[in-house]
Amino acid sequence: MSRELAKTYDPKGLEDRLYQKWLEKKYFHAEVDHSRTPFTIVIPPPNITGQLHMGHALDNTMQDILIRFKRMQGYNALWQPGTDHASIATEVKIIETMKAEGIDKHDLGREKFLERAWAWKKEYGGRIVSQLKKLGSSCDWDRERFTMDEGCNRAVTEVFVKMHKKGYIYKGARMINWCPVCNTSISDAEVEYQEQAGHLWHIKYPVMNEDGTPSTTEFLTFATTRPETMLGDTAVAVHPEDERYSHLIGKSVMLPIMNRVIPVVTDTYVDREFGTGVVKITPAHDPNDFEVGKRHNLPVINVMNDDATVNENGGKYCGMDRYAARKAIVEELSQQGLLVKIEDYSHNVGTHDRCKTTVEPLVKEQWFVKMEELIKPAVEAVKNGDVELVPKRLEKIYFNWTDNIRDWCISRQLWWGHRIPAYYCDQCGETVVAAQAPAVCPKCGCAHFTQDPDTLDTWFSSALWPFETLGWPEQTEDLQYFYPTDVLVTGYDIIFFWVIRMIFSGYEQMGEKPFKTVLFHGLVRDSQGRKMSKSLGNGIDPLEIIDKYGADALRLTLITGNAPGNDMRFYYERVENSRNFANKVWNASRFIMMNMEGKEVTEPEVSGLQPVDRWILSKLNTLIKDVTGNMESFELGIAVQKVYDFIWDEFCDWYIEMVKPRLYGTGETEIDRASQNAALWTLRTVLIDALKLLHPYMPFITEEIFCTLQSIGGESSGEESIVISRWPEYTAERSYGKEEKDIEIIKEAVRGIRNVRSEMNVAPSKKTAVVVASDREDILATFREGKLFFASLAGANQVDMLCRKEGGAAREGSLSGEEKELQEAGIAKDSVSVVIPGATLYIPLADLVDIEQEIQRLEKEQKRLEGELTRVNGMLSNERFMAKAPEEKVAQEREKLAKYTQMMEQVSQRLGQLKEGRLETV
RNA sequence: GGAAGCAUAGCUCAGCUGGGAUGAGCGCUCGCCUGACUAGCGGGAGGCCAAGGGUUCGAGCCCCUUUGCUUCCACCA
Repeated sequence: MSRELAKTYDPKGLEDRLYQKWLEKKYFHAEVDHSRTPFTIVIPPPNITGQLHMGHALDNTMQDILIRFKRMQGYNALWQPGTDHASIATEVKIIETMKAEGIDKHDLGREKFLERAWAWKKEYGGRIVSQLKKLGSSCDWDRERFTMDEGCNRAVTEVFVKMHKKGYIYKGARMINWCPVCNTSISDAEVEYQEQAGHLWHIKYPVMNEDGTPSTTEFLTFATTRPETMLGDTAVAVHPEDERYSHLIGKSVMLPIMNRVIPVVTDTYVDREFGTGVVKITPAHDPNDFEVGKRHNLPVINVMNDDATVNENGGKYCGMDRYAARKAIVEELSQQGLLVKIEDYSHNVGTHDRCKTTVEPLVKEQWFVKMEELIKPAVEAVKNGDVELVPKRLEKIYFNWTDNIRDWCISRQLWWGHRIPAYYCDQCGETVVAAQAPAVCPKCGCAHFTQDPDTLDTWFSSALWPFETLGWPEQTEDLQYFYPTDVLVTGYDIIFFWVIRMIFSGYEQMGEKPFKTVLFHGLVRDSQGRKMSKSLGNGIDPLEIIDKYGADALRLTLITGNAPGNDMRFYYERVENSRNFANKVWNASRFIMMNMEGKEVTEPEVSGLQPVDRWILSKLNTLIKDVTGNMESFELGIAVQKVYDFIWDEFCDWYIEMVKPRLYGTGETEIDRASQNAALWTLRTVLIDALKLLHPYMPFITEEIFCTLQSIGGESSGEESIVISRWPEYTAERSYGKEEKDIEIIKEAVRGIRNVRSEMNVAPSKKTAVVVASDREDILATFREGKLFFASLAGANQVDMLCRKEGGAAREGSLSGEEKELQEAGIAKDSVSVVIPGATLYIPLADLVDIEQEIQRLEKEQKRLEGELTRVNGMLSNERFMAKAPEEKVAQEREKLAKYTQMMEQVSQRLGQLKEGRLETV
């Protein structure tokens, strides 16, 4: 079946059609196969509430590039997909929609609420998946998982029970971060500190007299940013060596409003330099105060309800919101004359990263993961390179967190999530942690239990993702074969939430790292460098971009012009450029196929290839080597940039143009036909390999062209899809150094000619021609000497080619129509012939360059060469350099020296001639 | 208070372990509808690589200092 490409590139329809085909053919499906090496990536599971945003697009593009690359290289490539239940994010969303209907979560009840949640999951969980497909993600969808599916539930329970048994999970009353809006505890990682303008209230408490009455003259003054917490004060602290207060040690002060007598304690935690050197201690509402309280056995008085209103411990302020209470308390203190002053003060306030509410530090009973032991292998792994972070500098951030690790609060007062497998005896209160509710209480024999109402932090299950998705806790074949995974691709913003937790979980549960490399990317920002956010309304919807420009264009845009781990800005202009590139590829392919139509293209002997053919093949060969190398070291942007340059610049702008005359030839003679065949074969060969190199980045367009190409021009490679085609390999035989150099000289010459022509503003006339010498060496010498700079190339971009014999007589049968025309037009007699096998330039002798200009140019060149020679000579005559530089390098430099010396001679000679007024014409 | 990153063409950014800045895209400018492509072709202008020191035969790249911007971490009331 021979198909034709549409006249213009239009990604619409095409992309969906091809993706459908890939799914049907099961190209993305991976099975255990011990004859092949696995390559595994697990997807960072997107939230079921999520809509595809630019961050996802970037993240998944990178993964897809890697997995497609490895698949083509012959690895058994598995990209394991799935979604995350995202407990708090989802629960908040559902509550919002319920609110719109006037329904309250607690009125509905847990069971009904969960029903709604599952319905939500069913409705929206698939949305993000279909969006990932739009992007071209080659995930093995047959293996799609969900963090709350049966297998993951089992994994979570298993881990919880196991770690509890080991003492790594415990329940305890500790200082936690409480979100009064979401009504749940949150972990340290979820607290975001924000600089906020506030006040520093200077307050004084009366010192107690010996007789038990508060003094009216002696006070202890201190400053606080949160006066309302005074309701829970249980001490006042000073530094033990602070002489200003040494006489008060052991005494007490009267807590106003509450009329409670509290002690003055000493603690080195107090900074003598700050404020008055006195701190009020509220163990229940400040992490530091909590620690101080523990050291001094102070009572912990919680004065706050879960919704951040004052509770019954707050006396008359009971029921008041924390901020209202603050105002009222300041007012009352002021009336009592205990308010010294109010200062403006800017300080960091902890907020909940999801709802931005100011978190309330509270002492509560929660479940925790003890981190001290667990974190050790995770630290060691990164230190010894077992797990590699790319870019490396992120290790610092990693270690900063691990070095200061604190126990992980994992219980959440939410309903949507994995319920904690802890059961409390209704009778004696005994706690049993087990996969299932026990039949009878081991302590009192009671048969009635109540399960802990709390659920687990959503990251608890995500931490198990790399192995739970492969079947753990079962010892499946998949697990043994695909684990540990190879690369994890993610943003640096979730290094604490996820990456670290996966690493220690992998070592703890599997005894093995979860992945070998973590490839980080940055944030996608808007064109002004701002974070894309809903509130700013500056988000760019990737789906809109895909709709307008195609997924290929979006992918290319996201992957180029950016170094690993750096943030990037998103510009529409860059997407347009990517789309234009796609169009370029499309049209070049169309051109090639047009010329191949109806012809049997056969592989020529190497000798049948012309120098330009060998040149582009050699260039391609180098490209294959470079691109493969870059991709293997995760330099994705650099790799594709090289492919881009090769296709657009070398292949389209040079090779195709150089080869056109051969294609347009009549094909009357054997020589012409052979030449044409060689050109066509080269065109097709280079195109196919270039498409393959491009495929991981632009899967759709490359597949479409690849498949069409298979049906045209005779022999096909037998590969049915580029998705599963073989990645091109570098072969030493296809490296043609000589041709590369020769063609570069010709290119340089042509550029020079165009340059001159443009500067002289020569009227375009594509029929003008000049030929300068008679054989290959001669013409190359001519180019090297720069003689061609004395003429300009008429015609536009084409570098036309003819073959001529020495003395200007055309080789039999090789005169093209154009050349005949030239002769007839009498142009040839004003020209000199050049033969470059495969290339002839037409240069009108009439267009001579200004000699002064040429002298200037040469002088500049001379100066440049002088500089070069100094540099190279400096290196080669340097003992230290010669001692430690690799041989290859030295050889390279020697070569340069020879080249520059030769060039220098020529330039000097030429310059001398010009200055003497010789050689104005060729 | 710690730590990291950035500072290269008008704009946004690449430049891998130190060895010629023919850097990329966009923009600007001049000329072209050349038988694939105006989503195109050809030419051009535009950079003392933030400042100052140092190491080196040689520094955009390594070291130190300074300035400006960004980000992360941290319990200073």
